[in-house]
Amino acid sequence: MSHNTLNYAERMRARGCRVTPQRRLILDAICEGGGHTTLEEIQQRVRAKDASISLSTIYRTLDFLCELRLVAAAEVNGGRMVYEIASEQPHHHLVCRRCGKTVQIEHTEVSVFFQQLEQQHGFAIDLNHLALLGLCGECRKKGGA
Amino acid sequence: MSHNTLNYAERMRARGCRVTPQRRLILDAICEGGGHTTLEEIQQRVRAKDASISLSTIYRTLDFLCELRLVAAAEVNGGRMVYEIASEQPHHHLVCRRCGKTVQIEHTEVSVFFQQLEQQHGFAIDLNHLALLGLCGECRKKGGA
DNA sequence: CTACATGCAAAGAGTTTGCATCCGC
DNA sequence: GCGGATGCAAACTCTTTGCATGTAG
Repeated sequence: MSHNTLNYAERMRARGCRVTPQRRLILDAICEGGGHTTLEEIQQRVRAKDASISLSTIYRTLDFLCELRLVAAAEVNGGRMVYEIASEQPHHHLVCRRCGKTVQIEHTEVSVFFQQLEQQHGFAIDLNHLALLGLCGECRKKGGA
Repeated sequence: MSHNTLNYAERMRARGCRVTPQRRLILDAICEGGGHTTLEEIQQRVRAKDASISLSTIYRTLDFLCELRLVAAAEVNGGRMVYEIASEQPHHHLVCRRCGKTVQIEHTEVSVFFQQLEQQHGFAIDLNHLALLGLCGECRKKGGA
C-alpha cells in the first residue's frame, strides 16, 4: 500500500511536473492513513513536519494527485472527502461511525449488487469507490445505536 | 406521494409549531420534485410563488421538516443534499448523472446486499437511504461515458 | 397578545484564486 | 534561468446565527 512502490516521482516528472517536498509530505500523510485519510488528518500530519505548508497547497496538491491517479478521492456518506493511495483494484470501504475503524471490501462483493441493479433497472452505477458508514461488530457488542 | 395525504399541519401544531405560508410553499416544492429535490430546485420553485422568501428560511424550514420527519434528507454521492417527502418505507434511489432521471429501488433489493456485508464483516450499515449516481438505460444507449 | 417564524445582514466554515516570490530541474 | 509550485491574502460559496419585526393561533 506504500506509495514508494509507485514510482510517483517519475510519474510527476513525466508530465512536466515537479517533485516538491510539499508533495512528498502530503503523499506520506495519505499513506500513513492506511485506509482513508481525511483532509484534517493530512493537514495535521503534514504540519507536524513542516508547519509552514499552506492549506491552499494541500488542496491544490490533492487535486493534482487525483488527476495523476496517484491518489483516489472518495466520499464517505456525510459529505466528508477521504483520500487514499490509489490501487489498481477498485474497492470499497465500511467505516465505523463510532470507532472509525475501516474495513476494506472487495469489488466483487459489491459488483454482484451493482449487476443486479443494472439488470433490473438498466442503470449502470458509476461508483468505483463506495464508502458506507455503519457500526462495526465490536461497537455493536458494546451496545448503543 | 403527496404531502397532503400527511396531516402535516396537525403534526406541526401538535408540537406547538406554526403552519406558515413559507412552510407550505417549501413542502409543496419538495413534493413537486417527485423523487429527489435539490436545495436549488426548492429555492427556484418557492421563489416563483413568493420572491421574498429568504434563503435562511429555506434552510431553517428544511431542518425543521426533517426533525418532524415530514421530509427526509439524503445525500447523492457528490455531496449534494436532496430532499423528499418522507415515506414510511425506507427506500433508495438511482440517479442518472446525465438526464437526472430518478429510479426508486426497494429496500429489499438493497437489504440483501447489506445483510451480506453484515454477515461477512460484522458491520451494520446505517444507511436507510442510499442514492447512487450512474447512467440510466436510455442515456447508455445514446452512448458516451 | 404572545411566542414562534421570518427577513435581513453579518458571521462562519470550507474551498478556490490571483499574484508575487521561490525553487526544482 | 525558466516555468511550474508555493504562500499569503482575498474572494467565493454554502450555511448558520443574532436581532428586530411580523404574524399565526
